[in-house]
Amino acid sequence: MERQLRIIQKNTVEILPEKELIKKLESSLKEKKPLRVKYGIDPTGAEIHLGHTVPIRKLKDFQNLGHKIIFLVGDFTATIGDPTGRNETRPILSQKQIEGNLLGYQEQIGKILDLKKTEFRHNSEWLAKLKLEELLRLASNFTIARILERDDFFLRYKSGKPIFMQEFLYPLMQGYDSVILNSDIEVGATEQKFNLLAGRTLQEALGKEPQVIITMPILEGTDGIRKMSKSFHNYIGINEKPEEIYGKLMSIPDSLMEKYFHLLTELSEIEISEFLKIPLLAKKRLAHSIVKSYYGKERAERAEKHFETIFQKRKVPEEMPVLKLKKSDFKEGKIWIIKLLSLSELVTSHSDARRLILQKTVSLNGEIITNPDLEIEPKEEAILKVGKRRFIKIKVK
RNA sequence: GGGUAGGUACCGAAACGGUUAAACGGAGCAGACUGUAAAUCUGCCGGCGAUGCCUUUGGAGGUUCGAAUCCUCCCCUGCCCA
Repeated sequence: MERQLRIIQKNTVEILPEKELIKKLESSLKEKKPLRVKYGIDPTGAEIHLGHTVPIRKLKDFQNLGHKIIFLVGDFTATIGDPTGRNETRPILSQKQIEGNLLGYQEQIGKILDLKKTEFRHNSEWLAKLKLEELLRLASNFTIARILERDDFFLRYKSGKPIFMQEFLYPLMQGYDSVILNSDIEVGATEQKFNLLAGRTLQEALGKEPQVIITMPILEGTDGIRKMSKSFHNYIGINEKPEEIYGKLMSIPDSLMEKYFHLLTELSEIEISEFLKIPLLAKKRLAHSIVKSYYGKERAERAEKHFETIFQKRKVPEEMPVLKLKKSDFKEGKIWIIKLLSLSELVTSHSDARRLILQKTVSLNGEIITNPDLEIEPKEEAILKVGKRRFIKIKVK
């Protein structure tokens, strides 16, 4: 019991109310009945990133302690868009987009949780059938003033930004999920606090035992300022290539290292404080450790080597994508450098290619190209480099 | 429904008849530097085989030699009144 509590408390921001958690743990132990721990995700993006893994790792703790994880995919609510953490309305996703995003979720989550012991549910199962009458009954448990208490609503309201009715209903629906799922505990990031509490309100109103809520810290993204999110382009997806994950982790501000260690690795206090004495080493350990947890030791080592080769030694990596050129790509045996760059997808447009050439960042076999009108004679194999981290091997058929 | 203020590039935000692909900030990209893809400094940041051409300031029309800027209608948002 004491041990369970200590594990659960680690890294959390708040447990509300803690007394109820203790009570629930006690009766769970006595009756040998696992607690139902809910976690919901908005399938708006197909990728799980390290920010999501913070609460998911907490679920792992619960799973290890023998409790039941209920992983809720908010497919229905995603069609509405949770306003959390955004100061604007989220685009409404189509059912098709959501279905597309669902694919691959389990696979990614399986890297952390034991899927066999995890119950996956979709909230369209009950929300799609909810009658207006029932919705009204649920809505009568909240007042506008209370919903408006929510930080992001309040800020938006104050600054004159639109809030739509369906957004107002979001916490309600999330709370209703808890009613249906009979959750004992719901885990979420701190920004979810209001929604999590709505679950308590509704469970109580409908004569059920209210869930305990556990909030987890929000992980800042690679910019070190804003929370990790796809829309801020500061995220590290767990499905990204090991080299990418490693590199992105190396780019986080030093000040964030300690937090990342605590929230994303298994390393102990002592180990962490020891590592932090030497910043570069610490960051490499961090990157290595995280890559390893998703891809294994071998890939982590390869990613580390890749980083050292490119950024520390400034050399060309061993492996890189290959572009095969066909005869039809050539004109009189030659190919225009800008066309080549465009075919390689190392640039976003011809103008982009031209700019990069003029900035002297494009090289072919180590030779810097300065003339954007250059026509290249085909060789059998060549290495095209843009900037210091974009490479492609060119092969002529 | 009435009144009023607005809608500018990825985001925020100037310009309010012409020297404007549109100030400035952030994001992004590149370079220098560095233990680092950090910090800092510098350059770039609509498209096009390009000293020129094409498409852009919610949408559709119109006025004008010339429109993000003026007019008409429509769409969207804030606030106030009902």
